[in-house]
Amino acid sequence: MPSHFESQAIETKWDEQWEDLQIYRYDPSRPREATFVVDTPPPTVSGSLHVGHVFSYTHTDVVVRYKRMRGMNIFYPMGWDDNGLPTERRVQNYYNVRCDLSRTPGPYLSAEEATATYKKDDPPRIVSRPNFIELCLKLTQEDEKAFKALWRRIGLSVDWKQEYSTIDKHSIRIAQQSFLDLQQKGHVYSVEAPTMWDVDFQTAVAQAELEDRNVAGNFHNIRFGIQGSEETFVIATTRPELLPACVGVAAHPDDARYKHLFGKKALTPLFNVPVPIFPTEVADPEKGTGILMVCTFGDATDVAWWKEQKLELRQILGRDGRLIPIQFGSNGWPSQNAERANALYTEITGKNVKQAQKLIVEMLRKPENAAIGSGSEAALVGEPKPLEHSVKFFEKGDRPLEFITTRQWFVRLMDKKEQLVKKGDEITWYPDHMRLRYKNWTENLLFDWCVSRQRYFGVPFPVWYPIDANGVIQYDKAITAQMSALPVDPTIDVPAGYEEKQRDQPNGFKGEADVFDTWFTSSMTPQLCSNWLIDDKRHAQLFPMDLRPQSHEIIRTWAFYTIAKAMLHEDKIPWKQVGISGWVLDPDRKKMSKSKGNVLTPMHLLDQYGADGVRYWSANARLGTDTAFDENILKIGKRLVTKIFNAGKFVRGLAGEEHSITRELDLGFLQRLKKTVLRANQHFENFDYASALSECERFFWNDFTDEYIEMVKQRAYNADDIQGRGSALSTLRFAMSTILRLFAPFLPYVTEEVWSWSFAEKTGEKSIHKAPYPQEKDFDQFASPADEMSFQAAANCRGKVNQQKTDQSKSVGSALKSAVVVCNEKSFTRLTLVMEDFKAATRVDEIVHSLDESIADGEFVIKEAQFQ
RNA sequence: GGACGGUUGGCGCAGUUGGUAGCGCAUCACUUUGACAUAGUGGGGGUCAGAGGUUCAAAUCCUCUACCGUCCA
Repeated sequence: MPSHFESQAIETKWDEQWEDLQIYRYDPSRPREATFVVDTPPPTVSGSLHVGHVFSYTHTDVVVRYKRMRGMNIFYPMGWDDNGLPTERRVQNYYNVRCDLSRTPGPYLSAEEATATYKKDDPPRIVSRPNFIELCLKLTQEDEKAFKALWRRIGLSVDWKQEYSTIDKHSIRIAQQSFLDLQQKGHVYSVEAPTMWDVDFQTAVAQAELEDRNVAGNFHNIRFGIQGSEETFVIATTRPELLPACVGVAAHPDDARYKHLFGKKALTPLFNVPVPIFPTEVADPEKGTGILMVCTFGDATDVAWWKEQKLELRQILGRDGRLIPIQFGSNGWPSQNAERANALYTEITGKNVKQAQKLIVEMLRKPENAAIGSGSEAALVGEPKPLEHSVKFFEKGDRPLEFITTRQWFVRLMDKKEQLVKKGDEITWYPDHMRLRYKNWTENLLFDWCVSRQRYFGVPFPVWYPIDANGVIQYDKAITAQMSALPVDPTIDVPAGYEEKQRDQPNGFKGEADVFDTWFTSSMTPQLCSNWLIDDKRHAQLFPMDLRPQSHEIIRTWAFYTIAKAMLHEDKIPWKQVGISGWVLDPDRKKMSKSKGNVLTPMHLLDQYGADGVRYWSANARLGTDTAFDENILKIGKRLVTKIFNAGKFVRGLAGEEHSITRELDLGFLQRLKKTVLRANQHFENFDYASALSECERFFWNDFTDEYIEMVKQRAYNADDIQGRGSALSTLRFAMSTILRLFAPFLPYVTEEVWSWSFAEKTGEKSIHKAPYPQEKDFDQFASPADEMSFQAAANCRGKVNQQKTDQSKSVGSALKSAVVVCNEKSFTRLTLVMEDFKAATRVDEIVHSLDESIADGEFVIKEAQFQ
């Protein structure tokens, strides 16, 4: 028997054995009712390992281990979410490469080749899309290894046979099936329309990926003219650089200052473009000057007015965020002084938004650039006024989003908000208030789900477009793949009825080059696991799942999209329950983030406190609660592990025959253990593993090691009292076995280790993790104690004796000739039931009772303690 | 601006259906007792953010205020 608990060696040993024994395998032959199905969050592997990972995944594992011990057949898979921007970014930096869509597939570019010439100043090496994807796959496989090692170290009881990645062939197939199914049901459409666009990543983004940020800006007051009039007015804008894209001017319909202008045409300064002036309820007369310009496109309201008023489309921003060349005086670009307009515009062509704004403001300062007929003063009125305003960003982006007109695929959700909220209500949320976040988000949806991304490392659309005889792409006649042909890559595969040589040719076809939003695939994790539309039997066995564990910041993405997909495909909920883990905050209660540099990695904690210690820390936090990182909790966890190990050693070291449990102290103690078992189970059924843990911990530390072991010790060693010792041994062994199993979901390593010393053989359960979780009925075999409170009475009275010893600076082990116990009749009767053990434990030879009915039940006073 | 969560001894937390506060850490004193000094024993320390209300009785229900945090505009 080892003398110390060597966590690292023991962790390695059991991790290997568990895998060998295959105790975490899902058994498809068992019925659905006996199966517990978990929709494990596939971590984004290109991120770094984080204590937050360990934290939330442990929450799930604790629940899973409980369910497994309750005899459930467990489906607990692990996926890797590897496609998408984080990986692309990481690959770009790691290998110093950039993807170029136009490059044809070349020979494989090895990591060595890509990095061999890497120096900071080197320009990035341009690689083809297939080669870029190769690199992404290569790197993510490395990352997955690191994650898997962590998961195994922390003891996640995952069935590694159910491993998947969101970019493997199977996942691509399921995601493409999803698209085809949505298309058949009429839930997707493609349209060329203003879309939120990140100019750095050059891709469309969805509402769920937006982030409002407060940024500094300036209010510019700019004087406009009026066509055929000397009258002028002043608009206020934060985006003067969009002046060339101005398509209208608007004010509140009741605004007396501007009422008479509705229906007339305004003239923009610099470019002298006539634009309609129209009324709109949305304009706030209090804000700025009360009248504003509408551009292509300053923000979402501009888009709304553009649609509603059927305004012109004057796109000046290109996909890279720079101003594209345009020709005033040409079709769609009217100007009353095209020559000057073009001269001015040429100066800002090719500039980015910031540069253009600076130049435009300079131009507006010059009186000669004012709108025709608006006098001889400069169009810029006063100086720009600094302000802080909220601007929409892509959550991973660095520059504000722009609305740019592009062709994108959308999933129609705006007409289904009510049904979506209903689905959310059908799911049980832990804690319940997280449901409100879902509801809140769903009710406030503004746009359909844009699922196209102009990226590379993602799942391709199973779509081609015909090209007519004139070489025009027929976007409205999309050719979709056959279900049976999936997965397909339209940039490589050829649609039915065409040949490869017709690619990008008149009368031929064009493959869709965009990929899905990563969430389009991630929202299918239940179906990825259940082999939806591939294996009906398995799907019926696993879908809907039982539990979705996740954190709260992705309720609007992962939870929302998964619920939406399950509804659109099968009008079902994807899981019955959602458990939301909180965040690990830094010790100052701030969110951990790379930019703040306060992110903790878990490996050194595992080395220092052991996997069980780290798991203890995790399991201490209840669902939904954010937890500030506190190393103290890890210490406590490690202490608990040591204590369990030592208690195990004690019980194992006792020799002798077991006998039936007859002694009052033993029966009273078991009564308390029974209550603990009952409560632990109740807490677990509510996913309140933290309360279950503290219940078990309290019992183990107080009732078992501090009280029961101390009081039964002498009898357990006493070879002269065969019956009494036998009763003690039976109790100790039963209790130890029960306690180990109570803790097993939390502390899988130490409990397995102690279990293996004798209980594995005794029970025939090779692993504690397949042994039954303790139940109330396990106690039916025992008689009830003569008095429910006898154990407690002995413990209380022993405390009073200890107090005497402490007061006199005696050791707890010091002996007394005699002591007077003052208490009421009832209390003394209780104490009498366990008197022998009490005297042995306190080492008092003679106890004299002094009756005092004024003392409350269960209370004791010790007098006249005579030390030997 | 809207919604949600929180505010309990120095720190971290628990307090089920309302009945005059618990736990761990830390702290102080004591003790090497045949599992454990990575331990044991005992002690000190809070009236539950503030105000008002309901009630015989509120940390626990209601209202308002303050502060912290998160989500959404």
